[in-house]
Amino acid sequence: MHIQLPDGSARELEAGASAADLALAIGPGLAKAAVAAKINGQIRDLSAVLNEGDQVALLTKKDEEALEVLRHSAAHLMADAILRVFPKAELTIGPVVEDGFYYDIYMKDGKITPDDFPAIEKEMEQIAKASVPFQRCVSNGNDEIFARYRAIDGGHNKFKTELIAGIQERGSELSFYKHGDFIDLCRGPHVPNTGFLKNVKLTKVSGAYWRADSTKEQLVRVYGTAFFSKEELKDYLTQLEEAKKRDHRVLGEKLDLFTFTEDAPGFPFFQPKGTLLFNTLVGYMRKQISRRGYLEVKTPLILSEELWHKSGHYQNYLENMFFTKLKLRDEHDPEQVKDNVEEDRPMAVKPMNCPGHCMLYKSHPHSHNEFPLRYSEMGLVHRREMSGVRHGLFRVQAFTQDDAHHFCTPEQIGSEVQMLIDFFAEVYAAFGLTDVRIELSTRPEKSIGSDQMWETAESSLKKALDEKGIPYVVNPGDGAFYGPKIDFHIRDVLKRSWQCGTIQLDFSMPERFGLTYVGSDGEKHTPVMIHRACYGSLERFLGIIIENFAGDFPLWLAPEQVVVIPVSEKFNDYAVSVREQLLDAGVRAHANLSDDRVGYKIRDASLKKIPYVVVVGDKEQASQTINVRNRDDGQQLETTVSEWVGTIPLEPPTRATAVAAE
RNA sequence: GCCCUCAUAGCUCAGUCGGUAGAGCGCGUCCUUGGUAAGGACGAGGCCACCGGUUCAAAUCCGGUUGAGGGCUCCA
Repeated sequence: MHIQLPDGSARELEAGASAADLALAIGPGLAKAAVAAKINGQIRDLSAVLNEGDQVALLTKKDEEALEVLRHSAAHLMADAILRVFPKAELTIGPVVEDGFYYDIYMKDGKITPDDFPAIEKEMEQIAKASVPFQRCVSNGNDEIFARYRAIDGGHNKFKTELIAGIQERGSELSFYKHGDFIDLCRGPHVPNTGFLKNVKLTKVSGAYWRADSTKEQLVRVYGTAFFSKEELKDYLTQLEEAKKRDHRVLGEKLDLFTFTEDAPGFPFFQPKGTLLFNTLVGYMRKQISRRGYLEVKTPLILSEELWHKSGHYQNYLENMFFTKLKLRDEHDPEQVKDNVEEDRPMAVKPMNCPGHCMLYKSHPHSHNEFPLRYSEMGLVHRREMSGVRHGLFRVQAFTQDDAHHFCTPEQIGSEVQMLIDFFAEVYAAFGLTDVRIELSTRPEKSIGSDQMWETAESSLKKALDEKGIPYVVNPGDGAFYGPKIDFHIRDVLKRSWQCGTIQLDFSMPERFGLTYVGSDGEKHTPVMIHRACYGSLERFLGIIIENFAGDFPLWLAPEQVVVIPVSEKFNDYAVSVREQLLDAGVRAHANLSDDRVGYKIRDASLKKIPYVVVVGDKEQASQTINVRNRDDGQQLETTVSEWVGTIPLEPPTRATAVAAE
């Protein structure tokens, strides 16, 4: 039998030989190192039997794909161990995820907590030590292997029943993997034996719903990770520790950027430095939008409830909106307060800016000659979030959107969307954000508008993306209730993905609000509305860049750019005058006149991640110069204020410099 | 909303068997006046998140509430 290898060479094997036999034929070293095989592009067990002409690549621990196989096997190992510790547990599914694997387990009465990890890990260790082989078996759903599979966790596991029914409905094969006495429904592949699974660690436990449906049973999800070597496992764990130090909540505290209080959960309070940073983001965006012909507007925070009925938000997001309630003192007893029902016209705090922009649009007649008309607003919106979803600056209950609405003709959609894609790319590049994932989300179940409208909207977004030739993924059913959207997702330091930018097409709100424009034909038409935000939420974006820069902001973003340190009290006056010169040159500078020593002040500036330290003493005062110390490399430079400020990058990167830096 | 974990000084954290609190950093005052990552002394800070229970006695044990952390679900 003729087998093709990846390097172009071929091997002759006897009929019926497996991938493991191939490895052995190539060499004993490879036979030992092989984890799985890629046969004609498909990852299979090493025990898989080969056929004439197969293309075979043997996977060893160096291959990314082999790590997934290892982790999948580790999930089986963990399920086995959990059944040993908790005989009443019922198994469901256990897939591989980005950094490891998990297994969802139904615990009828009882729970699994991190306190149970040592016991489970001990069982896992023992099974790994025994080096039991993983064996694949196929069942007809009514044989011994099937019976043993059902029996392993009590025989009445309804989740297994559901899984099997699903597989049989699809007409797929029922395949199982067994190691020792443990059997699990599984497509495979797996490592040859449990001996590969010595570097496994349980990481966390959480709740999850069966079939990801919150109306269904709550399962216990136990997470773990696995590596081929002890070192890799250790490296991963230290990496995780390092990542936690970059967490924007940790840095927000350390760098004194923002804070939270129990009295306002999910409502960030920005400290002076955080406010500076926030305002720098706003300033940068204002430049971007004015260059692109946007018109900045301001609309009220509170609008009548009626308006939200009209927009459709009330029906769709009632639970997530804040409403006002007027109060009244009792005439005779001022201590008694009751709701002022008579005069209370129901009002709601805006969760979005679009109805406000529609009101502005409506206040004038419009012509196609004004189009595309782009209203923008740094709009503060409030959204009541379910408990358990708030997360630092990433998920708050009040946030500022760099929001805008483009009113245009249907013909202008393509060019508007393409302009936006370029626009957003430029902004993300300016902040050094390279890992941006683009998603196209289509019509959800809960939606308004006609089929035809949705079809047109979805295809025009898709067309714009395709014409740009940028990679994206489609998220079926994930669109807004009024239209499909393109989302820009950025990952945090713990690799969690957050939506930042968004471009949403909307044919229905203009209609609901009766918006019109006069076309070239002299007739009235309904405009198309494009909702868009680039940062998305200023708060969230701020969190993202804090983590991206690990708090070491580039000069133009740094809330404190320079601290001036006199060598001793004698030079305080000179330090103050240097600071003033810097302020005049547009540099955010402070002078540290405390009686601490220079070394201490340098350390302090360094911990605050201030980009430059200027030290002045006898020498500098005499020659009217400054000594500049760079945060990044500690290099010192003897210069004058006027000369130095011309050389430092006080301005954000432009399109050209951002592209060059990439 | 759901599952698990957690809550002690501004911050990071100790606090043993239940006997009403401790460190470092920071902060204040004083001494020190110094050349590139921590000079020294003294001092002020706590209703141990909140509400209830058990107990002679609760930071400590038990319930609940609120908030936070990790996930799930959700995210216009």
